[in-house]
Amino acid sequence: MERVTLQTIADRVGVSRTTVSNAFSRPDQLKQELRQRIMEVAEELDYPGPNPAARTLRRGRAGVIGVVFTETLSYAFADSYAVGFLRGLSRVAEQSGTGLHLIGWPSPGVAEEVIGDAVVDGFCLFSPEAHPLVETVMRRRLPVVTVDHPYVPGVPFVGIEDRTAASEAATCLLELGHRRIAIIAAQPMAAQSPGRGPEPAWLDIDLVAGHRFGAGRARVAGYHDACLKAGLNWSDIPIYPTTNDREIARRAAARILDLDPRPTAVIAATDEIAFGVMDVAAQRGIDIPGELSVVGFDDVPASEPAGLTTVRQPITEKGTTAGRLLLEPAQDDPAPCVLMDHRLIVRRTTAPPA
Amino acid sequence: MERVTLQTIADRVGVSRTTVSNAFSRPDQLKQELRQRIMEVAEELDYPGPNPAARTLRRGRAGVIGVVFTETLSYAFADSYAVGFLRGLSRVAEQSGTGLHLIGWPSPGVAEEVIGDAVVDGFCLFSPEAHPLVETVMRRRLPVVTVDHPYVPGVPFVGIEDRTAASEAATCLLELGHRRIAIIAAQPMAAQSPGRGPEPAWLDIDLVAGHRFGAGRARVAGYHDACLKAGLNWSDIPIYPTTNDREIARRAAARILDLDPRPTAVIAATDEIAFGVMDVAAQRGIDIPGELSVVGFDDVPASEPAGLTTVRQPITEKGTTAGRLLLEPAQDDPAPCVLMDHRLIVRRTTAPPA
DNA sequence: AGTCGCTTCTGAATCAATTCAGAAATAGGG
DNA sequence: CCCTATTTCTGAATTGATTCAGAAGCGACT
Repeated sequence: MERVTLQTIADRVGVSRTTVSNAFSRPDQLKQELRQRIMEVAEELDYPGPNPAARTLRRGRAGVIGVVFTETLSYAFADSYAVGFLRGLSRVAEQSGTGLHLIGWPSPGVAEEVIGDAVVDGFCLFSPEAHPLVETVMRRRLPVVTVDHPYVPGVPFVGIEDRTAASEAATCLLELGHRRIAIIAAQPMAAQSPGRGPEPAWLDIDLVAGHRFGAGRARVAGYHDACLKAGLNWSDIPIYPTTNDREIARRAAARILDLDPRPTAVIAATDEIAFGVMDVAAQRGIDIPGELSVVGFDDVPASEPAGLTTVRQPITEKGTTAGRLLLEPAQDDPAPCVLMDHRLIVRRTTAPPA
Repeated sequence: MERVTLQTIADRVGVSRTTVSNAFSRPDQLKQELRQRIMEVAEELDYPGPNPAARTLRRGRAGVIGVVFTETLSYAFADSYAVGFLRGLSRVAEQSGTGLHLIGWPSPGVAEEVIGDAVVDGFCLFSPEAHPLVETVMRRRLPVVTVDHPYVPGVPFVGIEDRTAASEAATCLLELGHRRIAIIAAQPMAAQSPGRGPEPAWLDIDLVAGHRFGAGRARVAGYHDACLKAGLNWSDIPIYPTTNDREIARRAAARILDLDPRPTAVIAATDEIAFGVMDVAAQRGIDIPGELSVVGFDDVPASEPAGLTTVRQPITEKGTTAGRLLLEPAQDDPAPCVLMDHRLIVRRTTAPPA
């Protein structure tokens, strides 16, 4: 049996292809009666509706935006920060009838192909750090908005002042009187040598600056700022990188809590990591905040019930903002660069050192 | 400036369009030297790569599968069950270089259009209950796998034995000796009269059966089975429907805890709802499990730390299974119908009544 | 009868690639 | 030098719709 197209129906009904097209896409352009007849024949032939690829090709718009993650998608779905962002983004997208095409980075090469083949009208690039996919996305020459990283002049951007915010988190602990502090940094998986540890250069503080190196490093820079200001010696402060994964973070936490003397406070670059610290502390019977203070970053939904002191950033609002930037006309001459507010939320995981 | 296409490049280099196409899609079909030259010209003209819509049209495959939710997408992203499912699905999808096109149901009509326009090779229909979108998806005549609901003969299906599992959850409480039990059912938003309460018919137990009416009702049926078997009078058991939302569930929980005499146990149709119950209990100083037992359903990630007794269903495995069913050849004569295992997990929210 | 204005329908061009059979060019062997 | 393979490249057909200018049909008005 032949494939059924508009033409098949047109021949059967005895009208032109155009008319059948109109029956589906512009019902007001033909008599109800004829439309009715066309629809009946379409039904009879089991026509699945106008081919979306052909339609998109001709129309020049897909009604879909691509959302590119620089990590695995399954990793993104395990990260409440990413999920919260998607919640916001999807809200504005679906209101305007726009679909979301999610693209992850399972292994070098695969995503590049998927990005090149994505039938979309624009991209939202969700990238905490520098990443090769950025270039791949840009090459499509479609509208793009970047989230968190990188800030590219001429490309709309949504982010927060990670460095400043991070220094506030650290300052909170320092002002409570903590002096033996350890840091757990959030490092993208891509920055790590496959399977093994972090790349040492990643933590080189001299290389860390503003938005140039992404949120993970900007936060480290912020911690650095605060420690310096408090008169601490940066090289005395143990700093462990880990991925943003509760399970993995526990390993870093274990090493920190093994230190002698044990730090009185831990700064975690994300809430997820902070939870890992709290897990290990609970397991070892270390009282929080009595014996150990912990501060996180992000304020994911689980942080409130957990009583975690952290820096709140407007996660879903980042999503809605990114969506609007992408979907609304917005012919601002200078591409919009939205720096959203953050705020330190003090809860129950921080107290003065014993 | 004209749009740059393969032809533009072909003219400029002085070769045929076919050759330029090969340069991008089949590098082995032409001399390295020529390919090099073509790529240089492409770069020079700022060619964004072969148009995905045209490519898809000609090739007949998109490399994308559509994931259809019968609720809002932003609602789905707030639901750890849905997110867990996506985590599993995305794992197998991205391994095979397949993108995910997410489609929600913001309001009647919008999703229908998006589904009709989706450039995809198949659909995964994630639907806890009967829903008009099912028909819309089926009409595309593409491969489909349904998750949880509905079971359509000839269409691959992934689910669990909701009714049996639910009766096990209820039995757990009954065997502990509870007799004053209340139920909070999970009702899809679509089943509710807009803005107001539930549709009464939804809870009519005589209408509830197996997979015909979706997971939410199947679970109620399971609770019913267990209560009957324990000799309770079904009409004595208060049952409140709510959406699967912690915040909304709190309202139902409040009403239940207002009852006099207060139930000694609450059966929640989902973990999210159970959390709502626990929130209200905590707020009122009602001790769990001392004064109140709670059992949930799903075993979402937050349930373990919360100590919630619940029925575990393999959430991410449902996703991977659905993905495989959709992506792998699988020319089984009878369409595969995978009923996954479930298991009651007893934790710290259940105890004998005081 | 002529003309104006509508509604309804059609034809041909267009969107941007891929595909496949076959032509041209090059290389290898006798 | 000729014949056969092999590599490299081309032309034309194909994919399935949308679009827009314009033709046909028809009633109303002058």
